Amino acid sequence: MQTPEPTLADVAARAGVSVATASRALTGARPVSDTLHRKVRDASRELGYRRNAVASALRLQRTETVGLVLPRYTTGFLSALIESVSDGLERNDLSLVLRYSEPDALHDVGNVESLMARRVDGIIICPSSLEASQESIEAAGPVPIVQVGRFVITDRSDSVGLDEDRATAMLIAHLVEREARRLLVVGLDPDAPADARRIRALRGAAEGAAAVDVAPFTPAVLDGGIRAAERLVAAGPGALPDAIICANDDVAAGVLAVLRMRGITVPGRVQVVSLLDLAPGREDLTVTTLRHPWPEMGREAVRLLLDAQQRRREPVGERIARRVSLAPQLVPGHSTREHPGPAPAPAAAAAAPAVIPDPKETP
Amino acid sequence: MQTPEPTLADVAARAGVSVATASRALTGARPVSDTLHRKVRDASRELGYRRNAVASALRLQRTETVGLVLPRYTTGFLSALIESVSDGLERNDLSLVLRYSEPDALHDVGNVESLMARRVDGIIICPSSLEASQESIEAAGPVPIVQVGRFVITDRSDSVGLDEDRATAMLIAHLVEREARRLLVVGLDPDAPADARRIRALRGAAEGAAAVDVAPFTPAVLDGGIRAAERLVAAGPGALPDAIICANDDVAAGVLAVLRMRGITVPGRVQVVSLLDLAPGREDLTVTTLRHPWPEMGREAVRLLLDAQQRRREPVGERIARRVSLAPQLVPGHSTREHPGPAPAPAAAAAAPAVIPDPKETP
DNA sequence: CAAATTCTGGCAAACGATTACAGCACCTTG
DNA sequence: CAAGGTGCTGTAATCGTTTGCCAGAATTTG
Repeated sequence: MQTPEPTLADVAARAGVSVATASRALTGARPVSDTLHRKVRDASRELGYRRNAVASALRLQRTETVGLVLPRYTTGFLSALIESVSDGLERNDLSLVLRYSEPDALHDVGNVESLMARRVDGIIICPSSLEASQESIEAAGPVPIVQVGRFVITDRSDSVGLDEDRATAMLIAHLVEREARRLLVVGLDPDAPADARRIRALRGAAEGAAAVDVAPFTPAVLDGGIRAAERLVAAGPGALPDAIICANDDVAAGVLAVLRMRGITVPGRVQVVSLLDLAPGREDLTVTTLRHPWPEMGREAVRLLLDAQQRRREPVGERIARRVSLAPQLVPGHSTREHPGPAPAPAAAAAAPAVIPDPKETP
Repeated sequence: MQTPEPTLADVAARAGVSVATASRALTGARPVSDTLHRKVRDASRELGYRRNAVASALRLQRTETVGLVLPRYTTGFLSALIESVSDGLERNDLSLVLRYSEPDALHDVGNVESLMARRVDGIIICPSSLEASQESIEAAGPVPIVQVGRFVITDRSDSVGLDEDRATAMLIAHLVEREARRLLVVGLDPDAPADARRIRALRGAAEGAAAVDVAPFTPAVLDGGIRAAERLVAAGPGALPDAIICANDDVAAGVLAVLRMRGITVPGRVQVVSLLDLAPGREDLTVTTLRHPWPEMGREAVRLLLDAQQRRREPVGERIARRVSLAPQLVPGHSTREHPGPAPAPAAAAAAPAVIPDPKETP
């Protein structure tokens, strides 16, 4: 059955009409008499005709396709974003073409260029870095592009990002409610602008209620967490903070493993939290973490993109970039105390009481 | 700068040649004199010309595009597959268009149909179910399609899957080496064919060395693990097995949470393993798990697909479906004992000895 | 009944790149 | 110098759809 794919001309011939009529009958671009309409539909079905999206795109100058560019090094925590973007696009009969960038600004630009060559109708990009952001947006030229994620510049294109202030505030509140006064940050690099900003935000949120120290920088991976924790433990019991704030779940896992090995109880002696949930889909309750609202971010990105396409006809000059900030969700795990208030007696820690103490209001 | 995208005709005009020559100079389809070659390249650069992939695809009857169809309900553990497929395709200058299927056979077929309308050059599909598998392969007609994942039928198309026998054997060996004799399976449904097969495989691997019981079925999610574990604990200490085999990491997380709450030590009293790693990228060392080789599976899928494209010219009749089976990797976590052999004295469990006992050879 | 209007369907020209074919210039060789 | 190559370049057809324009039919209106 190596039959060549049937074309509109075949359908028209079978229905005894011209290709023009066949096209109009199938697309409904113009009213067609009822009998012909039926004849064409039947012929189309009988031949198993599928409209050639390529030819259509060429003629219409519209591919019904949106490009999504993501940084590759992410260990999969962006898949929720992919799914929600894909979902939003599908609802609007748009296809998704996906591209990963190596962590390197040029590659980001190259991906945008290549999508442009495919004549996508729009682009959603999670830039690998700030420089990448700038250049890739320019590469998109006239087609709408929206940025989503961490490195976004707000004056060139619409963007969706995290509400970092709310994020840090939530985390600090959670810890302060649980009597943590000495906090230690692990896995953030004070010399990196984005990390520095986050550290400032943490200090700001802790103002007066807790002290925020920063551990000597170790990379934000499992092993970095292990190294930082071992250095900490080696410094003696006095050096232990009340809580450790880790850059992400991997770092937290490393820290937890070391503490466990050294017999330091969590969350009894030290509490541990993570700033970034690496595997949003997974519910393992291990570490208290900030879950980024990836599904919502994807939805918003698609919404902004479609909206931007709507207004392409409008006067160009007055277009103003829109920025959407979303708050993360704090997912409590076993690495912070179950209820606000002072630490329960060590023995009772395993089987926590069912009585819930009044939470301290600390806005 | 709302300039319309330059076309090949513009480039030709600027270089003072015909479009034919311009095309040949840029694609290198046929030799072009050196001076013209340079002139065309320069003109192309000056105008910022980007070849229109749509027009090219129409003419060449080849879109340089591959479709990837995935089941949506997966909580992100397929992202490693996406990345490796994307990587493999990029090396061959192919684009990836991604589609998610709702867990519903028709949707799978619809996605393949829609990819066909886009005239993709090939399809990689992770079918949602066995029925989906059958129909969607037929929908692909003459374009090469390869299946990857769990539900594959082997006689219609090339496929990449897990080596289930090796998988279960590795897991059982790991447990038996660690003195587990009474094993309990949680989260598998004996009435579902695929699960039943897996249970049989476990029993077969345990033959003589351990007994495999199956807990009353609870869904393979966090809450299912919690419910199963509570029922187990309620049955009294005598009912506890030596090891619990969970359907996936979420189930294991639920089981661990309950055991921890009830003061049952892991891995001291009970060991816990998972059959399916839900978040391959993440390294949290919590539960001993089988990690599916998603990156390798993606690579293999791409390889099979490209290879199938190569041989499309060959006689059709003799094409024979190929099946690639890959073994998973056993990732040890804190939920099974660190070293093979009998359980260490409870006090020594925290700081395990650096001496490694001879592993028991149990092939 | 004629004229004006509406409706339907077909012809043919796009969309932008590739390529079979033909043509022209130049070089080699008898 | 002529015949036959060889090597570039240009003309035009082609891929499959959509759609502006036109012609004829059908319907309404004066």
